[in-house]
Amino acid sequence: MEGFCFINKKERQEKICAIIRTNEVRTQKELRELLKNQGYDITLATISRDIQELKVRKEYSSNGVESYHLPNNVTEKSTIQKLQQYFSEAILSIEVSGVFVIIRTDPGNAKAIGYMMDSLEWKQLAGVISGDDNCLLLCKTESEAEKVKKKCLEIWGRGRN
Amino acid sequence: MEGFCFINKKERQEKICAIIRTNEVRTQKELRELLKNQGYDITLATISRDIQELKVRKEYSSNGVESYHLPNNVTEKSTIQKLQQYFSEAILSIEVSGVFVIIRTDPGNAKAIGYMMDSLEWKQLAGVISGDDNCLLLCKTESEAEKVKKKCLEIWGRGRN
DNA sequence: TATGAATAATAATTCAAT
DNA sequence: ATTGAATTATTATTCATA
Repeated sequence: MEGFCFINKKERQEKICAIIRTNEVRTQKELRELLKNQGYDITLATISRDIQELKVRKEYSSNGVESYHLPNNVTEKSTIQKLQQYFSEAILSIEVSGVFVIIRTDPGNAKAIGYMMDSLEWKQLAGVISGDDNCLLLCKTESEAEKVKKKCLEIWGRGRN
Repeated sequence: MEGFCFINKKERQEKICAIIRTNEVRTQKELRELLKNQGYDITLATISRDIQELKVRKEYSSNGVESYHLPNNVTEKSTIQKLQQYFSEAILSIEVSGVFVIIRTDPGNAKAIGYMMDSLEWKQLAGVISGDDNCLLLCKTESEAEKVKKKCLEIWGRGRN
């Protein structure tokens, strides 16, 4: 009678993920407040259960603050999106040379991009070396290198939309 | 008057780390019991504070059970030991070719070794590429490659003792 | 500063209802 | 099966003491 929004379990858990992704949520009570702000009045009992089902856990952020974080397998879902973001902001060129694909980046950005490329686990990628301003993607054959370049260009293109 | 063992903070925290490393500790109360078994009677208040200082956190183990885990930087202390173990069990040869050091391994072992090599953060190592049965360590100069080979051989030698 | 006892805060569970 | 209210369990903090 009092709440404005009805919500089922699936939706609710998605909301919770979204909130955790974008806020530094330190307690379940805090999470409850944030949900309430969006019109969802949910008891702490339910939130506690959702937290467990989603395998959300408290971790230390880089700033040392302890807050709830999504488990890695959920975070990974957005790797492509992060990559698009990075590509659009930091990539200067993508070129092929033999079995290598060379990605030139703004200084300091290559390691992060290399790390994400690696985490994509593309089967064509035998290995990734990252320096300060470039990544070397090693493929087993030249045609695979061409394919990897193409896939990278696609992500790059999408990121710039 | 009642306890058998006196212990200072540093010792106590080391004990706690050791226990957490080797047991599936699910609560601080459980940890307290384990400490008591070893003759250390410590209040939960102190344990709670130690847990925080050590940045020990609850995480999910591979079996899905939630238990206390040491932070990564502490775990890393034993990287060299793990590497020695791996080296002694899985490495076939270590050779230099120009700016590359090539480590041949038993099939399937190169990725893990490469990952650990990378985590050593040796300043001579510009990058690591791992396939299925070999790692390519990229150095900036040939003399650095020689140095890296030497350091690897030392670890290998130690591991085989 | 380090600690324990008491307390407060936080989170998980039980139990009842749907 | 899902949920909330009440309860219990767990963890963090306060306050006093050394």
